[in-house]
Amino acid sequence: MDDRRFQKVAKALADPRRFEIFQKIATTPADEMCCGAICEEFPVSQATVSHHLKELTEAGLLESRSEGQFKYWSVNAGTMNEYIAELQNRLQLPKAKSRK
Amino acid sequence: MDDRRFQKVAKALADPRRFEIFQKIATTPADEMCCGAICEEFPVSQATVSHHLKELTEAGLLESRSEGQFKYWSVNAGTMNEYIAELQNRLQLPKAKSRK
DNA sequence: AAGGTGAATAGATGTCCATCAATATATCTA
DNA sequence: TAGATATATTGATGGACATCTATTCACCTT
Repeated sequence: MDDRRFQKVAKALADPRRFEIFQKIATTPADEMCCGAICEEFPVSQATVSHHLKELTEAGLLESRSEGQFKYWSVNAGTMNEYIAELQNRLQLPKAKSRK
Repeated sequence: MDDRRFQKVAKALADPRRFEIFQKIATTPADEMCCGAICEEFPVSQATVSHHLKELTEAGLLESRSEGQFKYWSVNAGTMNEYIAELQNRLQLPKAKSRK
């Protein structure tokens, strides 16, 4: 993972509302959500949600598929795993036992 | 890890210069660095370095010990591991194979 | 074709914060 | 005690960005 991507992911995760949106998509049973459904979950405008989805996508954390008028967003888990691995590598963290 | 701490860590890692400083401390052979030594590594003022050290400390990512005029900073690896575990938990990431 | 709905974009605004120079504080040394 | 060195703090500033409203774009339905 190159520097630019690494920093984009870090920034994308750093805004509280944006992380909440990401987490909501990550944990929704259907594994994907459309913009409208996300808007219902948070007290922010549709424009703001759309902006956050764009940032998360540019960071490689989200993917989308279009279906008619709708656009469905889902998590790209690979990027998150790469980011975590990159953190561990760059900081030379001894591999920690995973906690339950 | 509570929400406040989680967000503080995310923000602390999101600034490129601040992460570089953190990484430098994390990977220095002596496991600790003083402010002056860090200043020599980066083209920023001593005030800025001191500011970043404060932010990283408030996030729980750094610890320090004083020795005379000097203050030595080192990484609190526990916080980083907790942060990573928290990411995996909150996003329900399937445990990925660790890469070499 | 026309109206309706979902999402993206444009432009404006207020806030946060990285950065700096200057100063203060603390410790050491002569 | 006086100067020197190391770090912290203060106050100011410029830029980044989260957020909004308004508008545009895309697709659907009748």
